[in-house]
Amino acid sequence: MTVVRFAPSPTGFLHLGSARTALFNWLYARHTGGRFLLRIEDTDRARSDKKFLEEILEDMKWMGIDWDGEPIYQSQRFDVYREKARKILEEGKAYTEGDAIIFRVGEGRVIEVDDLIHGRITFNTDDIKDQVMIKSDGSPAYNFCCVVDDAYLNITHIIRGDDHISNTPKQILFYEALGLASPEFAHMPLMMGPDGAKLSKRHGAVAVEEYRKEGFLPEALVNYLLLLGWSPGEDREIISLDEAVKLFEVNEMKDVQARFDVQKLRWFNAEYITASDSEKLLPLIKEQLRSAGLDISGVTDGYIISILGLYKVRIKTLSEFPRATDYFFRDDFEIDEKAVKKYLDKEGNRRNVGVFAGRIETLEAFTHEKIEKICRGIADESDLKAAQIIHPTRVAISGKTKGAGLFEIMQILGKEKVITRMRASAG
RNA sequence: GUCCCCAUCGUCUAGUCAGGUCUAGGACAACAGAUUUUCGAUCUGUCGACAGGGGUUCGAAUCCCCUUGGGGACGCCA
Repeated sequence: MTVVRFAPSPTGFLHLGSARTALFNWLYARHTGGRFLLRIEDTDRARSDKKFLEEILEDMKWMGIDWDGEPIYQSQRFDVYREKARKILEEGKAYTEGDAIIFRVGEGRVIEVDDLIHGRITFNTDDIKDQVMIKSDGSPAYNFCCVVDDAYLNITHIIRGDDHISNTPKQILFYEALGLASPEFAHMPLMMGPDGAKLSKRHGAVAVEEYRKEGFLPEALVNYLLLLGWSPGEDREIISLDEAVKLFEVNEMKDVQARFDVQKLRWFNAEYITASDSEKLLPLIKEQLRSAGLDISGVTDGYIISILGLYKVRIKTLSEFPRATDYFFRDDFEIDEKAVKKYLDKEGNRRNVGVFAGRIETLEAFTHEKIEKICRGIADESDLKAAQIIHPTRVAISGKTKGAGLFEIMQILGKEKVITRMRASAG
């Protein structure tokens, strides 16, 4: 059975790159019906924090990545590492330097790895220094405890980033010293920033958490990450996790680095937002509204949902919603002064708004169809273009030049508010 | 510096393993037009790539070599 693992170290948030590694490991496990394990690499006691771990696990769950069994913690296995190292020392394959135990690498040996993604990779031990197994303070060195644990967990496939390629021969040497067979290796090319350099904070957000807060849907993030290094074929772009589980094969992964492109991520997000039920989006949108400082205590879910119906198609992230719809939630909404100049302060336009307000006041059923009929009627009678009424009215009630269809907006906002705002601008 | 990985439109990619069906397909972005009460969405279209040089072959984006370019690793970090 296939057994893979994801081994985060809880010294910070979940990086997009790590999330991608976790995702592909998970995908492979689920595809093969194997197991996906978690190992917490907290050997650096000083920098490790439970807070980070909790956040990492939560982000994984958010993305739809679950794991099998309980995670194991390296900090609880120091005795095992020391014992294994001591054994290797006793066999004469290592030496001590102070309290440290160091593995003797030797010279002139060629080590070949048949990487599942890259194919054969060859190393020479001449290029590898002796390796620390146990540090002077008694804690294990990464490459050593990694091997001890992967063997302990019966890991069959190690799927990780290209930055670990050079660790591979060192680890293979440890497998040999321990009398164990090496697992399969699959090194996936790293995800780079837009400029081709290592993806870091200077490129913008790199934490899964930040994207979540920005209002990216997990399906969108996952779908985007999926297509960075792998392709389901047939020019398919939108693919669900379930479908990906069926189709994914590690050896189909590209051996070329890919650059992270927010634009495309945003496109995916817009696609998923548009396709989502407004009811499903509701709690997320409420969160966005609240954190934008809008008071939504007085409005119903139905009210927000109907606004969502209008704006879902025109936002790329959920965080764009409050900015676009502030006028639905407050009367002191932001007013675009240029829009006022351009539409309201035009010859006769304020009067048009006033006339329009007067006519709809008598309306019993305040529906967008009825409102539109009246608007067009006024335009016909007065030999105006409907736009000469529509644009200034939009500015009057929303303070903006852009937004959803005016008549739908008016219907949702309600007669009272609409007329108050129109009169205020009618002059 | 040494070792390793990689090289198709600006970006993600299909095609590369099994060379001809590729005057290189799709998507994002950009631009233009259509539609529309604005924005957006949508539809249509435009721009746009096999890094360079040698081979091998009847034939190379696909195989080999070199150059160039990018990336990674060389920690008692993980």
